[in-house]
Amino acid sequence: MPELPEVETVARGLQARVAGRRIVSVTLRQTDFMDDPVAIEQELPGRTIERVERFGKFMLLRLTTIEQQREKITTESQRHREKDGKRTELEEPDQGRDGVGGGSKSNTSGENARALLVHLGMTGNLAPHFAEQPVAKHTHATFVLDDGRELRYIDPRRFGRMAYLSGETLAAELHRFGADPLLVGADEFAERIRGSKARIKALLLDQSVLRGVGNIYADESLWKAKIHPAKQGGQLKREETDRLLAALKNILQKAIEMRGSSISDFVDADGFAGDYQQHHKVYGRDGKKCFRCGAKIRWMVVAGRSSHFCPVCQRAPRGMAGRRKKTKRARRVETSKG
DNA sequence: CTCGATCCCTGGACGC
DNA sequence: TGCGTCCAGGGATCGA
Repeated sequence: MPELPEVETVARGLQARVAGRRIVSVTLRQTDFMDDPVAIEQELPGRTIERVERFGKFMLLRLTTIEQQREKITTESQRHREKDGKRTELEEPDQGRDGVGGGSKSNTSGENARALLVHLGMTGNLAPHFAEQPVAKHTHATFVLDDGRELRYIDPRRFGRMAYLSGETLAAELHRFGADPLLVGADEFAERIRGSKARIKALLLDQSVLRGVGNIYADESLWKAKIHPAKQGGQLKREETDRLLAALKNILQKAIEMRGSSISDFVDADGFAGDYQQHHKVYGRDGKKCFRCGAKIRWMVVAGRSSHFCPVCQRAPRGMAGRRKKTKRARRVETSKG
């Protein structure tokens, strides 16, 4: 399940594999998870993938503008002609402008920015394939590249999202999200957490507070920081938010180093699984012993998500003791009895 | 503002 | 073996 470290892993892989390649054509199959499939079909062909970045749980495939694409083609044909000894003044290199491969700020932001946003959801996979490789079931988008390979988006559950956005629309979309947990400072983090009555687990998962944290890394960082998931953000002391942020950064960085967690079927752009799931301390360990104190790891629903925690290390907030939340299953059992 | 509930979707696990 | 049911998850949305 791709969260920040998994998306970072995929984005790095794609940056290495497909950055600089031009999209020749686009084929879409099921499009119900795309914002505007027609825009994707019409706007992508002819553009070059300049760079692949992670933004929260999104991948951003930065694309050239049509103007830049023209310059690029002109430069290429110019290079060919120079080789042939033919050269015209019309094709003098334009030093003053940001061309492709020139200034890094060329089209990454501002009015001319263009990008394909890809959210992998639960089961999404975006990776280059050789054209002769069989097309997997649930392949919903195929981007043919100028070297003959195909960038394919495969997503059985279609919980992902794909959108082609540009200019102010792109800026507005990115603006909806909170700080990157790897970059946010302790003051800003404390401010965002402590000013809220929502539970800390909900805050960690709220993409408008922090972008990129999902269920696994929320649980793991809360365990490491010894904070109960149901504690209100506003109840946390400054010392606790500091501890939590340090835990979060530490865990996310380690997970990135290990190329993410492969829980169900996550693989990166090269088809490799991650290794971090072997280092999970609480996630998926309900009923097993806490690595720190030996108590049994417990499971409960917090903020609508399954949450794993140590009842001893992560003390329940006041007023919660003895009143366990009923799970869906417990409720169903009750109803069926009555 | 914050909550839970509900929907989306499919494959895998599990029970009978 | 085969069928039904439940469940996972992120995010949007809605009503309380």
